[in-house]
Amino acid sequence: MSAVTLSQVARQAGVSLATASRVLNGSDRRPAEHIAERVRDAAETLGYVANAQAQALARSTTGLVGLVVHDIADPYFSSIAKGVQRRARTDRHQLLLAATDGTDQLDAVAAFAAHRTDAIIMAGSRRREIDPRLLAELTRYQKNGGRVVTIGQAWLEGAGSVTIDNRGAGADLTDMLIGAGRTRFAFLGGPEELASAAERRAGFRSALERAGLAAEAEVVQHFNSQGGYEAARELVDRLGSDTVRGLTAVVGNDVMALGAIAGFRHAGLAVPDDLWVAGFDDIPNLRDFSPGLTTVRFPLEQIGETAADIALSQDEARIEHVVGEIVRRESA
Amino acid sequence: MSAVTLSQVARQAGVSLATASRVLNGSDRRPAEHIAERVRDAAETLGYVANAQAQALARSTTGLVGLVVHDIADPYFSSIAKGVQRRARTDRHQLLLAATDGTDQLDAVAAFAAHRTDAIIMAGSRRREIDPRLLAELTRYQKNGGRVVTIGQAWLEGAGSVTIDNRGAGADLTDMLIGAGRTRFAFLGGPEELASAAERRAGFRSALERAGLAAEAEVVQHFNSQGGYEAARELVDRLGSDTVRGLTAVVGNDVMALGAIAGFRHAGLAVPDDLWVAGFDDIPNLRDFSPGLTTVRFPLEQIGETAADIALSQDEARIEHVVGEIVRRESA
DNA sequence: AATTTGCAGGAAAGCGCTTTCCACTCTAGG
DNA sequence: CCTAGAGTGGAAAGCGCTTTCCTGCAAATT
Repeated sequence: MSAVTLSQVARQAGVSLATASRVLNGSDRRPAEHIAERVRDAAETLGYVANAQAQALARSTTGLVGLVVHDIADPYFSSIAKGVQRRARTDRHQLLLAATDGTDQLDAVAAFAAHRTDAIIMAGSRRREIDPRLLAELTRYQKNGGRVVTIGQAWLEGAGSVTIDNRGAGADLTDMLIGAGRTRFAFLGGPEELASAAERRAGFRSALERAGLAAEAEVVQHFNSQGGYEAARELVDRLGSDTVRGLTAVVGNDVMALGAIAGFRHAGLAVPDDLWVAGFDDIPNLRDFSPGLTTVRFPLEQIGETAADIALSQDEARIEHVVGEIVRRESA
Repeated sequence: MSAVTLSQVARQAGVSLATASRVLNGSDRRPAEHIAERVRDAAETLGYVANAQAQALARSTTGLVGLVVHDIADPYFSSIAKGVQRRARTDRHQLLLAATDGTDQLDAVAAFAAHRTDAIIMAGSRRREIDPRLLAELTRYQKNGGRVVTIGQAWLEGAGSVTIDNRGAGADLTDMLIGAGRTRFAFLGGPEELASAAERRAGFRSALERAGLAAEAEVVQHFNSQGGYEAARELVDRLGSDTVRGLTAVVGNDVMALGAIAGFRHAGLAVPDDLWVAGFDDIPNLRDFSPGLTTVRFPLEQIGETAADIALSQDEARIEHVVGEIVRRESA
């Protein structure tokens, strides 16, 4: 990675390093136009590309923002990533992406800290119990002047956040379904140690309780499509096909819900003819599904944009709250 | 972004900068264990995090790999990104991601070049006519020692590549369908200036020609779900519902195909009862769809991994060829 | 015992920039 | 006509590391 350096450009243009820097890489001091032109010409003919690493070192700011997700192939996260990327670009920032599979968030954060990203956005579903080492790492990062933004809940002191009303979403969705006359419910969800999963379920439960109802089953599975599929099969196994008929399955997220619908289908149960299914998030690929999935929409791309906006803003770390919006379709 | 520096650690440990560096940040020279321990202790208590920018400058290698995609929210690209990320991590490399919306690939490459990424992987669907400035930028990048890997076709001299047999996929899929007795075909595809779209279509045409058949229609739309939807509607508008019945629609990619199925459904046509649809790629979210989409599978994550592998390898730039595999499901 | 060898840690020279001073010229003001 | 002030370009000091030498010492060799 050797390349043309600024001093080569300066020499070619017959000016000092300082002048060349001022002309090429922005400064409040603008050298005289006839000089500037010489420098630009030299840069052009030599093919100069500023070394961002060196600039970062000298300026002590990198123009990098780090995004930590669970799984970039999950539409939930890739939608958020799209929003983050878009916002970052308008600030001429580059996106450093880490997909952690949920385990090695610590490594990812450490790497970002090492790269001195200007901000870190944590979109990976937070665990109920946060790894104290992760907390320590992030806190140190903040102490050194880095900005942290968490998506989901505001679980880090001093960090910005886009909080997502998971509990409310769970409750509202369930209320709506109860209002539509449903009385028999099951919940298919992700592992309890994921905060978002737990909260959605808590909302579900509270709505049921308020209506004097109780869930006929709650099953826990992986937070992905395969998990949804398994969850549906498990439900049928446990309750029997006949009992499952007429049930309203509230499923932890859309990705799982789609898997669950497939699972029910393979068990010979059709949605919405035999039972109903509703999800959360309104991921973009829902648009092609039939039956249309009833869900609680969260504007994922926009959430990403907002997170990036908070991350890149110079002001104090903001916290923005996002409330879901029920989207009623055919599935429930 | 001020933080503990190596010289602070060195001072605290009572050793020289050189020694501290050797202990902490890897070197072929291992200082004595009792010294190393002192250094590690000092680093630990001070909370030292190496500055990757400074290391990059000194080592002239950044541990960064850049990935350029069209749209990170498209499952095709996010699957590839997942593979790239996985492979990059095993080499302790970080992923710099740029989503270009197809237009500003040049900006992305320039930014990566500025950040001195060790490699650039171009996964953005290549245009038929490559912007000469993009070519120049990439060539310069290569000249400076950067490795470029293109996904799709090997369109850059000296670059590595994971080439995808789009033409073969188009032909094989069509051959298979002809072999299954289909005679009436339509092609719904992306814009002709996208190389992959053009090649798939070319394969489709040649297979038809070989069988003495001709497409009843070819429609061009955006290379996304919405485009697929529109394409289906357009086809029905142009040919009329009755003519569309019994057609086999080969669709440029899975994302479009799913959109097309939705489009047909909204036009009152069911797949596979009224007509058939087949796609390309075997994107992961296909697993939840019903009817199962017949498609040509390309192992997207693995393609990403291979691309990263070529990118990070020290040897000469390899070119790996990937041939699709037909996956027959209910839709065609 | 005298020499070589081998290896340790340290000094210092970069890596490619930005930015603070500094010396200088030119204009405006008295 | 002299001086303060404004503005210009340049020298040089970092930014935080890595790595090449260099020096010094102990062990190995004759």
